[in-house]
Amino acid sequence: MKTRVLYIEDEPFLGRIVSETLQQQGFELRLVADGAQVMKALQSFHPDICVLDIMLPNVDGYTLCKEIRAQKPGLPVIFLTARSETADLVKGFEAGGTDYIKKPFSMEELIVRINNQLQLLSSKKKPDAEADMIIGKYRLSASRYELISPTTTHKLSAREMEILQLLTSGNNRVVERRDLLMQVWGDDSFFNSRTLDVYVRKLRSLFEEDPNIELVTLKGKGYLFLVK
Amino acid sequence: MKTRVLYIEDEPFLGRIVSETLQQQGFELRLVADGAQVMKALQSFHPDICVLDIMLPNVDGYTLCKEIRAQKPGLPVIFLTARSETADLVKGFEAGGTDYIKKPFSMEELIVRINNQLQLLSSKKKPDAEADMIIGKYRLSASRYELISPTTTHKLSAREMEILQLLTSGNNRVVERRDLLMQVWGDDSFFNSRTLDVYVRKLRSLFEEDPNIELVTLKGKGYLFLVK
DNA sequence: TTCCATTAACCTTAATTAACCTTAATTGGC
DNA sequence: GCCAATTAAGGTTAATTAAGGTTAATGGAA
Repeated sequence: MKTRVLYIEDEPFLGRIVSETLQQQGFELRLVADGAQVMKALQSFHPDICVLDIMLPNVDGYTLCKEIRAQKPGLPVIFLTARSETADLVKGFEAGGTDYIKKPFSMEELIVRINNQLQLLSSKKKPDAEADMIIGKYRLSASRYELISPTTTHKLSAREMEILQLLTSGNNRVVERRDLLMQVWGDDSFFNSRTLDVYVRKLRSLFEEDPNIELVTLKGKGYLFLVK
Repeated sequence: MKTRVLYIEDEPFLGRIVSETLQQQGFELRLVADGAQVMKALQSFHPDICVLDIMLPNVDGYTLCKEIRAQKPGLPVIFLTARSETADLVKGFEAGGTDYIKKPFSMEELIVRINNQLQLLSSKKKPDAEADMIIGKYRLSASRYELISPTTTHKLSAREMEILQLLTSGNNRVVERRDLLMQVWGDDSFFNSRTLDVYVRKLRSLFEEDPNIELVTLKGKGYLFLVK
């Protein structure tokens, strides 16, 4: 699946060059020219990373970055700027930026830094998927495809396992329904199918024994796997 | 506890300047002048982060970085280099570096980038166990999507939670209606819809139990969440 | 066959829209 | 400047629509 880059740039020429190069590199790109559209793009495009030019009309990049951070806490944001003053760089990181590139920059540098941010992120997302996991009074054995409760052992199918891992790996984080569908089926043709719901139902019934475990639906967003 | 920085630099003058400045900033520092000592320092000093000059006698920085990575997979490594060629930067990241600073650099930049790396690291260790918030005689659990009053616990929907957080996060500050609409729906097509008002109504009714809590409308401006 | 994944049909509830009401701002005549 | 008329902003409630839940049936591979 392609990595989605949200690129916020008001200068049309630079915007086009950079966008095209990134697309050639296999990124899926959304170019947005002013701050007002950014929040909308976050909702509809679901980027994996933002590249944000600081000099924008209307809103300044720092404020925009803070808003992005408020809405998507884990999303990497790379600042792009002509300003070379250290004070700006400091402001950039304070605003929640995760990297900062000074203009003029080479495309290689941008690509490498994008990949670096994504790698830092992914290494934090999956901390060994194979080890057993304790969930309330259950134990999940990923290698054996089993969910072991004090009274019984349930065999899980590949799909059940995959979905359960995605739901639980988020450590009390909302797992977006879209992401789930994309990760498991890698496709949007499932977006109006009920298949995922059937699995959710199954997982819920598996955890019924322990009232402290709850799989909460956040309509329009996703799911939240809670263990008290 | 102080943050431990392992700084690998062969040039004595630069090494001293940088070390002293970092120490003044409250870092605990170990300066090491050649590659051979690095592995030993990793064991004895237990650094939180490495700052690594690429131009070293005997070993080159990339190789060294790979060795560090092999031994301490999670440790951030910032490259420091006089070479401005993009190819070097690419090599740096390939070798497992997590950031790359070109000389000449300002001390502020180094400090800010060190702190940024540490923060990225810490945010990956604990994926946000967002602290509960006390609102009058209620407690808001953002991670569980619950508003807990002395008498009952209300489950909140994703939207309700999002709006309530925006309203309360501003510490008795006016939250502009426009901003709310943008943050939650990321769109201006909602500017003449009544949806937000319906949520405001809902939130007000949730807080009815405590007369000291008031969600004030400032017509033409926005809302003010007041706790007496 | 048996097990798993998917679809189908129908149900429930959150999110949004609609219709109508209330109140704060603005305006315009005096 | 004062005060009613007007209008735009927001409130309220109910109806609608769209997201998701539930259960059973179908279909396909081992």
